[in-house]
Amino acid sequence: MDDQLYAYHAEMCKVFSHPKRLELIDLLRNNEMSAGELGASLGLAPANLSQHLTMMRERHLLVYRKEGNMTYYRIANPRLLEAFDLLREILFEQIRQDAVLIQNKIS
Amino acid sequence: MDDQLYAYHAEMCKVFSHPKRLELIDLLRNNEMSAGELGASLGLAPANLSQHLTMMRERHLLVYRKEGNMTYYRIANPRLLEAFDLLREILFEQIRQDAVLIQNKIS
DNA sequence: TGCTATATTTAGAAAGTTCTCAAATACTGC
DNA sequence: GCAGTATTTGAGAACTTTCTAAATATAGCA
Repeated sequence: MDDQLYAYHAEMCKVFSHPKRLELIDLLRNNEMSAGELGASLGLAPANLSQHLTMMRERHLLVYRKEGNMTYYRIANPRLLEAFDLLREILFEQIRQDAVLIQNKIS
Repeated sequence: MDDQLYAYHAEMCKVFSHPKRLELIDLLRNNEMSAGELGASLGLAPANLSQHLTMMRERHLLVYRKEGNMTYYRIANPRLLEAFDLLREILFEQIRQDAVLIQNKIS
């Protein structure tokens, strides 16, 4: 049934529902980065970051390559960034609208 | 800081991270519907549905109007459906790719 | 008024997610 | 092989989300 599809769709969207994972996607916008670089930029403990990376990999939103000691991550599908940007655009529209409503209440 | 923006962005995305809320958005694609109609279609208990509706309202993704006994809900911003469809499209691409990988392993 | 239908709120239990710490793995250069 | 760096894994505590059941609110109608 369709239930399965909504379930997968929701699983994918969970990736977007944590601020540090969004910031991580933003960091990988144009470059690949190693786990260490990501951890330093995001201010996350290595173990915690690794857990975020693992779940994003499992959902096929990130891919990685190993080089020596290090693991380099990048965005699996550039359309992910389109979705990221569209959602952020919707958020900005809301913020603008809320600002207008507040203005009207004041004046 | 930007932290606040990522936090709001994540809050909005949480709406997409539950299968029944996705199904609900899909139901409201072209029509408004009452809480009762939504509950029947989704197979959710009234209280539970009402909680989902409340959080979607609070995040400004749904709006409602009251008519007599009933509350009618609709999508606040049609771009929400663009985002929904784009995310689903990314999911389909993944599923297609996974299918190819599995084919290659078998043959 | 009292009754029914619709919807919401509240409180608590159940389920799920996130974080921390310690331990394990895996590769590099000596 | 050993020490050092990078990353991952596993277990448990802390926190958040989701669900259920009971209580409350409101409209329409005899």
